[in-house]
Amino acid sequence: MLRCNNESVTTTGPGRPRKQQAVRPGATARDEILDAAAELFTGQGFANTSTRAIADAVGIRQSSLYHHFSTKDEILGELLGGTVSTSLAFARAVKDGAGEVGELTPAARLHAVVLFDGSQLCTSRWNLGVLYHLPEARAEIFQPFMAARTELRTIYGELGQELAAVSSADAGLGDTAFRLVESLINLRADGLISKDSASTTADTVVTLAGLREKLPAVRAASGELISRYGEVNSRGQASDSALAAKSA
Amino acid sequence: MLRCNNESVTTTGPGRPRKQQAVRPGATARDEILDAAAELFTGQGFANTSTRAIADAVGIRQSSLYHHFSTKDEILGELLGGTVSTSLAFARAVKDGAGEVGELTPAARLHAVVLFDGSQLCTSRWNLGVLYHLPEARAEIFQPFMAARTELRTIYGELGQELAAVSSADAGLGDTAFRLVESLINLRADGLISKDSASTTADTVVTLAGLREKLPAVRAASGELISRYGEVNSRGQASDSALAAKSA
DNA sequence: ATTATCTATAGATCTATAGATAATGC
DNA sequence: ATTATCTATAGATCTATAGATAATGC
Repeated sequence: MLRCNNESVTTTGPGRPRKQQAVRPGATARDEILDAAAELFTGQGFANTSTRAIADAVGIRQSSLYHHFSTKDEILGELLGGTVSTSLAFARAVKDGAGEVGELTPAARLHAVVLFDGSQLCTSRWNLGVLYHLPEARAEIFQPFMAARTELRTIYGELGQELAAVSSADAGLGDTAFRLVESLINLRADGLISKDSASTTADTVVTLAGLREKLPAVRAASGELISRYGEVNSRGQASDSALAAKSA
Repeated sequence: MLRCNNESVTTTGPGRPRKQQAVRPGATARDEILDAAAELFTGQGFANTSTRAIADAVGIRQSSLYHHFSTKDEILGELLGGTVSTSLAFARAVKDGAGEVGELTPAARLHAVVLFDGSQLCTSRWNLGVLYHLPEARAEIFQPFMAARTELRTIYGELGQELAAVSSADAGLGDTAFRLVESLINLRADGLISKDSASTTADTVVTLAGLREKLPAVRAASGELISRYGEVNSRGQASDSALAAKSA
């Protein structure tokens, strides 16, 4: 396993030192800014968060932000991009993966995607899913991000149809699953997430397909898929969620 | 049926006349402002909508808004208040109503509430449900509104437990139903609402309870409840939705 | 020389208030 | 007199830029 250098770097590096010392997690100033922005954007919205507030939360001056990002929009874009990519990569892998688990494969696939995606939404450091709902996210500039989200929705739909073909579910199952997963964002915003919200959501989808009594087997096959496709990713962000999902 | 005077009043009334003539629906200037604000707040968010933009959409000067509302927050409060109240009133009526339909009553009750509430969200002139997701709605001032929404969620939970007691559903059915209904807001924001989104959502909930084969009877009993409790309301706003729901 | 910070500020908002004006109706 | 609009503006932001300053590393 690749291991990136994470031990708190107190060697100051080039550039003028900060007056105030930072308390934010993050290897680089850029990461600190993204973390602060994530907290503030998800908590108060984009338009209500001034660049000054972000800078204060990081411990730098407002104008210093512009050394790392050229506009406030760019910060939001960075955060938006990070959210879907992991789940989309997993969903693609599951969809394209060879199906060898047998009769329950379609159920296990949808279960796995719901569980993985749902766990991401429930356990990420900040409730980044709410960024989808920000009116600013609809802007033209964020089109690539929205397209990724649409692709994820499409995969849900396809997996749902696969499953409907071999169960009592109707063809809209995948869309319903997508809706249920997204509603985890609202639950979390309302402080109503419990440890197993993601896994009960995945189970609900299986119930909808009329496969409730086969749930143990489906869960097992789903866990198999998650450990197969859910480990590797671009920034190591998902691995934790994947592990959490497996232990649940 | 009480009939309020709605024919377009061109008799100018007291007060200085507007320079620009309004094209906004609404009996009074106040209603025009609320309609414009609803469009703009749901489309671009609260913080991104200036009082000037609202005034422009109405055809008055920015400062003239303050003759009708003392702050911008007050406009949002008015809109928020209007959204839940109708569905909450219906849900209360259904919950407290005498159960005479027989064995399927619990299923019909939950079905009716989902269908009524969902139809409201799908067919209202503007997608007012997105106001829930605005970060500004979490402010202290809007506590009464959020409490109403919490009460509605609680009734969903209770109806779900009623139903779970006489079906194969688990105790969380009501919460799942609430989540599915709220996801209609997102569907609508993404332009994915179809004519029967609300009714298929209600059917999905019945399926989750394992009563899929009894769906026709449940639908009939649900329609009965809607025509009994869904007609009368404070401002006539729901009647249309109730009718739409019945015809579906 | 390069990098990352700083101070200072221009220019563009945006909300809410003060007070004038033009209608109606008693 | 009352009502609903208007003009004008104060005071508070907020984003992004210009240019100075203090560290590192070649």
